[in-house]
Amino acid sequence: MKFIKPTEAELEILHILWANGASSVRLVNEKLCENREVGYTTTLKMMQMMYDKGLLSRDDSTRSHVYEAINQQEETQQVLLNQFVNTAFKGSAMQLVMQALGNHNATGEELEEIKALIKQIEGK
Amino acid sequence: MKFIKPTEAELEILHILWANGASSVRLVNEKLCENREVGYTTTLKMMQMMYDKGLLSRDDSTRSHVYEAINQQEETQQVLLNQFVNTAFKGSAMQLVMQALGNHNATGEELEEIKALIKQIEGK
DNA sequence: TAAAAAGTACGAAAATTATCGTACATAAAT
DNA sequence: ATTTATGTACGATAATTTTCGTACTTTTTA
Repeated sequence: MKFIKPTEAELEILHILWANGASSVRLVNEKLCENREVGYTTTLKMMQMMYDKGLLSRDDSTRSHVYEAINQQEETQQVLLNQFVNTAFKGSAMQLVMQALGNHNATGEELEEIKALIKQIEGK
Repeated sequence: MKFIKPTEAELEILHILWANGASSVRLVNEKLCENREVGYTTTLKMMQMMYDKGLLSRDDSTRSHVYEAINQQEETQQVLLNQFVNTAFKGSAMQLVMQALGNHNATGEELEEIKALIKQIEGK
């Protein structure tokens, strides 16, 4: 099964759907407008295209159609991450990890979490 | 100073220049063609645009101009990483680290390196 | 030295992505 | 029952990114 890579604008919509679950175009548009001005029909068209692409599913049994992300957040992020690692870091995921760790001041708690994960990986 | 975000095609060229240092269009084009067919003038135009944008510097004292990346690989990657964290991971760098760590089987050596970095961060 | 090779400049087409206007249908409200 | 609000569909435009053809110039080489 082929995975369709969402564009940046599409990703914005996906985040809203992941956070809120199945939603109408109206709701998604309102959330989008919290950040920047977006015409209603723009959002509608975007979501229709995402439906055509296979990024969203749709329930059109009610007048106001209800859309939902087909792929879960984690798997989508995994694909995007792989792609990003390849284009921006030439495949070196560890280099990416090092830079992300080094420059995004993590809290002590987060560091503990990461250490736990490392321990788990080493344990295998 | 404003940082210009390179597009994906531009990033490909930047990687070649980072790896090989200052280079002619011909050389860059040859490297590009190792992966996929790219016309010479396509590469030329790309690099000229990157020069105009301020991504590359150029020595045109010789007939065959020599281009070089203006920004170092690390700082460019840092900017791209920040952007990517924001769009794909909604700003959660740690979530990204966890996913990258979990899914890109690291070697023991790499894990040691990361642990050292964590220790260093904690030390501050 | 004339032809071929290798270079730059640049306009423009092609492809992709994002935005919106307009037409039309249905539901709600007055 | 009209008017107003809310919804979908969809063509068209704008913006961005990628690709290349053509014109012209300078070296190289046969």
